[in-house]
Amino acid sequence: MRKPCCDKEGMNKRSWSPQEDQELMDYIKKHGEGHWRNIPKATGLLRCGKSCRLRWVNYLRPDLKRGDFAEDEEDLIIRLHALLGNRWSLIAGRLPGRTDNEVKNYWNSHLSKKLASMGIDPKHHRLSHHLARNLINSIAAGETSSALEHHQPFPLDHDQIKSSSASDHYQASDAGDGINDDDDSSSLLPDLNVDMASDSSLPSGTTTEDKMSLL
DNA sequence: AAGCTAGACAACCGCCTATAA
DNA sequence: CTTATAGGCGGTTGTCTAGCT
Repeated sequence: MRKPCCDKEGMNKRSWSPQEDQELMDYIKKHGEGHWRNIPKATGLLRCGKSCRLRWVNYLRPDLKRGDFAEDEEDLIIRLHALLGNRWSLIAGRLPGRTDNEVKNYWNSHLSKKLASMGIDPKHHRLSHHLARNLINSIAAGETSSALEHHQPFPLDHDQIKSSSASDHYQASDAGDGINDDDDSSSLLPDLNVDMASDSSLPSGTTTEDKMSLL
C-alpha cells in the first residue's frame, strides 16, 4: 500500500481562494521555489505541498502568459507533439509562458479535435485511411510528387493550420483501419512517411534534444 | 426561468525518478 | 546497496460556465 504524499485529513481540495494564493505568493517571494512540503506547515495552508507547487507553476508564476494560444504557438504544439508525443512538460518548455497543464488541456480540448476534423489521427499524426487512399489514387493516376506537394486532401487554410506545419509530416494511419492490409502505402507515400512520434524515422541514437533541434 | 449539456480549465491522483541518508 | 523522501510528470476527474432547449 502506497503511502499518500501527505496527510489528506483536513486538507482543502477545492479551488484556491485569493487569500490562499496571496499566502503562497508571499511565501515564495520570501523563500523562493522549492521545499514544497514545508509550505503548508510554514504558512498554515490546508494544502499539500504538491498542490502548492501545482498552483504556483500553473497559475501564480509571474511569467505566465495566459490567454488564447497564438497561431504560431498552436503550430509549434502540433509539431512538438508529433515529435515527442504526450511529453507535455517538454512541449511547454518550448513555449515561453505556457505550462504543461495548459498545453495538455489545450491539446485535449482543441487541437486533438481540430486534427481529427481534418482527417488526421491526433495520436499518431497520420492521415486517416480515407484521405490516404485519395492520395494513393492520385499518385496511381499519374500525379507526380510535386503534385503531391500541392495536393490538399483536407481543407487546409491558415485559419486551421499553417500549410507548412504538421500536416506536411502526416502519413497514412494504420491504427486499426487496415490501410496496410493490401498495399504498402508507405512505399507509395515516401514524402508522407515521416512518423516523428517514433524513433524509427530518425537515426538510431537520436536524442530528444536532437529532435528538438530539427524544428 | 429552469434544467440540461458540452466545453474549458483547474486541480488531484498515482506512478516514476532522483537523491540523500 | 537499500530505503525513504521529495519533486515532477501525465492521466484523469471535478467544477464552473455559456449556450441551448
